[in-house]
Amino acid sequence: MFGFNNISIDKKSRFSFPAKYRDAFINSNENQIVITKDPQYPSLKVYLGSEWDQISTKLSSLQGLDPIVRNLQWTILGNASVCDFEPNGRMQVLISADLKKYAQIEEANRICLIGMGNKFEIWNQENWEQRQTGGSLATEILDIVLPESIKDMSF
Amino acid sequence: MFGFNNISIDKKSRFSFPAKYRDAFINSNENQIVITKDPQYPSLKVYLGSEWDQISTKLSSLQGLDPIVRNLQWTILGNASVCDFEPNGRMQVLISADLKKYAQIEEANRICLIGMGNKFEIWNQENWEQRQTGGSLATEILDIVLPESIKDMSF
DNA sequence: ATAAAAAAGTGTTATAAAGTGCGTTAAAAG
DNA sequence: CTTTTAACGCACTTTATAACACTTTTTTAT
Repeated sequence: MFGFNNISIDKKSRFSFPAKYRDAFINSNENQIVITKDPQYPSLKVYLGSEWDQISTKLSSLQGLDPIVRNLQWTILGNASVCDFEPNGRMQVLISADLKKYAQIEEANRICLIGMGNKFEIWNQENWEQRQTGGSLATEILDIVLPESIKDMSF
Repeated sequence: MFGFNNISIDKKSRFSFPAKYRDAFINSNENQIVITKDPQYPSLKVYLGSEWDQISTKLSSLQGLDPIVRNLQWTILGNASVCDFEPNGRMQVLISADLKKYAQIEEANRICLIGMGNKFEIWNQENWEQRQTGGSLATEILDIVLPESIKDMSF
């Protein structure tokens, strides 16, 4: 599941996945989608339920007394929104007010949904374009030395 | 059970879990919730009964002559408040005056309830925001070398 | 020690807000 | 031109919260 999509987001903060991904969703047998914050950029990550189970299990198990670990747990686990998802239906998903704010898409009626294989990203259009042309964003967050326990994880 | 929730806390210090967690509570067959202090930050931890049984058993069994262990035992075990909990009902929980004070939510009529998988955290809104944006809190407590016995525990 | 008063805790109801489902229209693709 | 997909709008359902009433516990005064 790859590629760039500029799609609409309605007044109730719902968007739907483009139909071209339907078969892939059906084949992967997913009935849940998880949206959460990206720890580095003002954007959102969208995981399939099964992917999320792996990531969240691993991340939860790490030693939470380490402040860097705890911060990642807060950001990723503490902001995750689990949505029921019907690959055969409209493939609609709701984005919470908080997550919209974080990704700077509060006012937007269009968003960028980028397929990255087994996950998606959601970006504000302008931020995405700026990133693609090499510009930097005001809100790049993570500039830290990662503890060993996290080095082998990919979010 | 994941994600951020800004919820109300009434005049009698009750809050209710958002309905989206109901199924998870029912499936996990819980009828008790335990609230206690977080040993690092001015916030509260909320455990499911079964989780609490494990954590408290493990923690009680540790060698209490180590002052760090002793402190953790005091903080976590000594402040725990066990509440009956009805997953089928309103899922309401009362927070004691002590715990409210510790989490700096004495005056608040809203709190942040953050789902971290198998547990929740409760924060004062301002403290939470400050933490998320990298700011530090006046009351960070734990800055110590952890004894081996605790390294494999995650609270 | 007892009764009255106050405080703390529990439960119910009503109303507004948020979320969901579905049909219709508009646009795009074949 | 037909079929599929995307977007919009409306109606319905569910959820959250504040207000109120009642019960139990604690405190105070006699």
